[in-house]
Amino acid sequence: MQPDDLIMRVLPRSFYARDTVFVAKELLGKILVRRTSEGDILAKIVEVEAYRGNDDPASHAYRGKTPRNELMFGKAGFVYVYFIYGNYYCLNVTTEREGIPGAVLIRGVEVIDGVELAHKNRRPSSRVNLSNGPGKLTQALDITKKQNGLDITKTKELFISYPKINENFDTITTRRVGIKLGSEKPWRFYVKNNKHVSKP
DNA sequence: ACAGCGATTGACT
DNA sequence: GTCAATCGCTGTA
Repeated sequence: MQPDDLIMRVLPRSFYARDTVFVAKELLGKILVRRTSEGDILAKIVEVEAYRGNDDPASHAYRGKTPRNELMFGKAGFVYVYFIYGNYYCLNVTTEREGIPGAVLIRGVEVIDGVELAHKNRRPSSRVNLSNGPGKLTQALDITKKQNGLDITKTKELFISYPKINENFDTITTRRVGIKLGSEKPWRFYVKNNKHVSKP
């Protein structure tokens, strides 16, 4: 890490407190930072999905507030981690104004610093298998339920910042992956031609 | 109290 | 391409 890398412009709460689908798209290209006692991992967000409320049958928030999904109904800019298939954690960030449910699922990242630590955390079969999926990237970045409920605009252990240099990229829009109801909605976005996307 | 299942992954044909 | 693993959450009772 160069000293310059420590000066990062963290996304403010106002970034997240907007329409979930818009926020999802805007998160592409931003830098997810994981800071642990073992070291830091920096990863570019390359694939996301938007999940909303009662207009979205695929969303955890579709049937109203429950103990698991209550963060989706709270303030924007909080970490929502859920456990799935008895094995994996999925990382989301909450969106919309307080009281309106919404979250963005991070489905793929490109690790740009701390690659060695990320490999140690997950031990992938290959470099491309390190973080090209929602369950994979949480393993690589050591994200579990312990991070559930963190304020992603304030915590030092997990936050998202603007990239130092904005690179141009094309955004591909598709249907969301792995759901039944609501699969017709075009709410998945990824960086065109990036290798660290779960499904092209 | 409990049956059913999931915003996934890895192993295998 | 198919399919099992695995367990916390949710809906129903």
